[in-house]
Amino acid sequence: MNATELPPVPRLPSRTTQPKRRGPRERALSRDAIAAAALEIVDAEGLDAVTMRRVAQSLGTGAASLYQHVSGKEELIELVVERVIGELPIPAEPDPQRWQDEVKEGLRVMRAAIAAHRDLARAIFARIPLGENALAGSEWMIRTLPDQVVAYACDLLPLYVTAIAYEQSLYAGENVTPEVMGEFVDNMRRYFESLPPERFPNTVALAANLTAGDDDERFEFGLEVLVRGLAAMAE
Amino acid sequence: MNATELPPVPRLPSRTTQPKRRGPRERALSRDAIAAAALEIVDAEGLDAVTMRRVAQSLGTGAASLYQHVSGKEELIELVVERVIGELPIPAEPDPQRWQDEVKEGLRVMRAAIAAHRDLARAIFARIPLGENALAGSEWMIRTLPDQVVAYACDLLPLYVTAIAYEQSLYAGENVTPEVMGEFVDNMRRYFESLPPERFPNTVALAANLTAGDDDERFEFGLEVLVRGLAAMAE
DNA sequence: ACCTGAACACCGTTCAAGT
DNA sequence: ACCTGAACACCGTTCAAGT
Repeated sequence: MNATELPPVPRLPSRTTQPKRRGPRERALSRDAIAAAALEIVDAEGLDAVTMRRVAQSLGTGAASLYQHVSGKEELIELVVERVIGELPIPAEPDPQRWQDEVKEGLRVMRAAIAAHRDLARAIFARIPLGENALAGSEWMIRTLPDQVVAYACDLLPLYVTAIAYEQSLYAGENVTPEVMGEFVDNMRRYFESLPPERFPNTVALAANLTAGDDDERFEFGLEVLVRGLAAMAE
Repeated sequence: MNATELPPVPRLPSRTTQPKRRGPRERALSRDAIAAAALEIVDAEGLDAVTMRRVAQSLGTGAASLYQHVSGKEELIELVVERVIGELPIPAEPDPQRWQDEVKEGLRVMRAAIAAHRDLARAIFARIPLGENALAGSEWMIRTLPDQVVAYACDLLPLYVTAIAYEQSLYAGENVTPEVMGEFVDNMRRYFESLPPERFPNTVALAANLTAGDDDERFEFGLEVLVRGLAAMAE
């Protein structure tokens, strides 16, 4: 898939479970097949449905067999995350004049790719992706951002995207329909409105505003704030 | 503790496990005692050490007894989160001229309170706190922010604080010393430096910058970006 | 009536026994 | 040598049997 072999990813001691290298012989079970099966389960049933037993079952084996290819569940999830990051199209060469639009567009694409996999965002957020697909992404980001802010912004922007994707996918693992979700938001508004106004005057007054706007609008708002803030710091 | 009774918090149907109301009689086991015990375990051993069995044990009972006061683990964790949010001092009346500094200071305090409890940030991030302590916090935030951005910023700012607190506490549950953490960052820098420069020229070149700065600096950077971005959108 | 030991239905992971 | 059934040490939650 790639030309050169990358050096081993650095790991914290507590997570230094190295993948058991598979032998030379071809086998039906492979890291790739395992990751694919796990991702299918994420899409169909949510992240919590991914158990070693469940993945093994959908591959026609027992859980113990997975440990031939993967050091444990932690690494299995990492493979799934890398796979999804690999689905991202890498944008074209940047035009420094247009960095603000390019950053926004790139992050939109990233969010969409994550949101396409139910509540996988939770798994992405809980780790620092360092596989080559993730590296390609940060390579793009470094190219695109102004020099003055690039170092920290490379952390901040993916943090925002994964955090909001996580937050907005909180109930995606469970089978919550849009109608149920809409009703939940209504209940939230009524809850704010019904609070004692002497203690929470602002929350009561702004109840409608606080619960307005869909996920896309909220994402775009944060994007705008971040890019404008970075622009302000870059000048 | 508070004067008026709040209306019941709205819940998604999937989480509609109502707390079993305790009877009038005084008991040794109480929701408060359970939350306190759980928080102690978080501080001492990390969030993952909080199991129903473990909490019950430290209270001198069996796990089943907790279900008299708490609908399940989900609610138990919610109690712990509310308790920690309650530790936050609510800032004084705002001065509209100084909202940028006030917001920054308020969020710094919030981060510090969260970070004081190991990896509890993960639990805070995974839910939308709606208890009265959380409401007092958003009441303050609404008061402090300029009208033009208040609705969405009330989501965005806590999202940032809890997300970065979560990220920076990722290994706080495990027993990772500062030395080990420093070594990890060094390994990360060397990893970036050792990447093939023809594929990742920017990452290699910026390896030192990308891994520079401690958690405080990164937090402050994001704070500055957000506040400046909000200021730009407010005018 | 309240409380709780024991059981149930799950986990991730290991390992000895199979081929 | 590779593979895997069964076991181990855990979970959260339930419930019947106790007091």
